[in-house]
Amino acid sequence: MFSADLKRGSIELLILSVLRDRARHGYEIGKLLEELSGGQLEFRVSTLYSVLYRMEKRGWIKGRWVERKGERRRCYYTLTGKGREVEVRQRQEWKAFSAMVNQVIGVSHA
Amino acid sequence: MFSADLKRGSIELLILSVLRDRARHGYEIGKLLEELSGGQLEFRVSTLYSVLYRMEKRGWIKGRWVERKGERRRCYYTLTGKGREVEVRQRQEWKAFSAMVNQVIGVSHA
DNA sequence: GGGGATAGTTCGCCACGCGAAGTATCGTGT
DNA sequence: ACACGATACTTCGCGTGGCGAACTATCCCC
Repeated sequence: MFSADLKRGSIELLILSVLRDRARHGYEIGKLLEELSGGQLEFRVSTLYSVLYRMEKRGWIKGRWVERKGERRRCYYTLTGKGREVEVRQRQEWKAFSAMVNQVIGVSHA
Repeated sequence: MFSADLKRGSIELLILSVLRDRARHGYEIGKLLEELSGGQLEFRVSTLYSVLYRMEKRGWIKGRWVERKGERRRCYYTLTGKGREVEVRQRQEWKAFSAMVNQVIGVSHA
């Protein structure tokens, strides 16, 4: 398990990333992230949903309720145009940031 | 400038890293991090000092006041044994975390 | 029909980066 | 002599946001 502070900086980007290819509902996003990380990454449902609400409020994603017989009700989220822009920007920021941190913690500062 | 949420997860590790080689005072740490990151990384003084106080309270670092004529008073921090352990652990966690994020955001999830 | 997985909601706590304002000392320019 | 900027540190309060806890509800399997 990673620290909350570490996860804080990238949960939005992680969600935006798994929504790039297709619509997914909240529970699915949580399970998928856990699976993609080999079980290393777990988010509480309260965390996950509050992030999704926030992102929808900001216009990055759009939720659509789907109710079918024989299935539980689910809210499927898709990226908006703005969401795609944010995904690109946050991905670039992440790359630059992680490279910078690796640089700073990797070298000797004598 | 990187987002506060992004920085939140690694400021402790960054500080521990620049203290690996020798003792440094707060102001110096701030300037050094800014310099090492090519100006990309800036922390407010209030942020920096509150992190230092927290880390000292946890026993990761130890501050020592130095007052010399012709110089301002400075508090030089050095890593404790525990601090060295934390530095190693956080560095490993960071490596695993950043690799995981790069993995998740880099692949297609179709 | 009981239990576990699925699916989502709401509430309040608390850690922490940050902005703002303050104190104080030193070097430099004019 | 004085102003000004850089240096060096302190304190306070705000807002953000992940998390724990508790809840509702449906579906499948034994």
